[in-house]
Amino acid sequence: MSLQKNKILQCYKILRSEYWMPCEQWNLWRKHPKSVKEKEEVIIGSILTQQANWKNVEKTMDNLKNAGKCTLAGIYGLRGKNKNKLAELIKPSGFFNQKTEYLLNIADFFNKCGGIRKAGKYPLDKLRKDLLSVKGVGMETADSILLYALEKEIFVIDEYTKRFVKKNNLAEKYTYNYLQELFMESLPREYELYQDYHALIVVDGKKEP
DNA sequence: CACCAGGAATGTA
DNA sequence: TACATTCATGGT
Repeated sequence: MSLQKNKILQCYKILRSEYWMPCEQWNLWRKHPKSVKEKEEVIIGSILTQQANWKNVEKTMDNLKNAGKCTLAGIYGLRGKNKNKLAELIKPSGFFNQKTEYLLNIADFFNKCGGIRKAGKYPLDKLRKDLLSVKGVGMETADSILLYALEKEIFVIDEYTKRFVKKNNLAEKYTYNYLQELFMESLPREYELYQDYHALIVVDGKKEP
């Protein structure tokens, strides 16, 4: 088992040397530390990227910024009768009706927490559980928010990660929780490292099948 | 006109 | 608990 852990760390080093340049478009997500505004943008982005390609997500982010609504408070202000306006703004990233609800759910959630700063002070396991109870937030989105926005030490598992693990023969099981534990036990508990590794896996995964 | 895109929710064994 | 199926849209 410790053999596989070493491989996981080795694979990171290889990726990092292979992609020594900062990966474009992951600049904001991998940036640290982030301002509150930037963190909120990442939270919003984590919902918008669900089943959407990044180009279209960027169009949506631009729409929101130009409208001055690329903040949780901005989103929250578009609840109720203004919902259709939010839907219109996020249209380029697809599934806009569904994502409108999801964004409002998230905005409402952090609102009830008293903002992302206070939310960040919750015990990590409780915060994760609470996030997962928000409709529209599954494990991947919850962990993306925790890792990239709230800068918590938690590894994100997605399809790219699973493919990466298979391709490099890093495990036999490919369930979310198993892989998450495996990565976290194999690496130093540093959110910067987790961010960088996951971003590299995605960048690498997009290059070839 | 298919098929993809940086999932989630729901159903089933 | 762990897979399998369904859902929901713009872009290419």
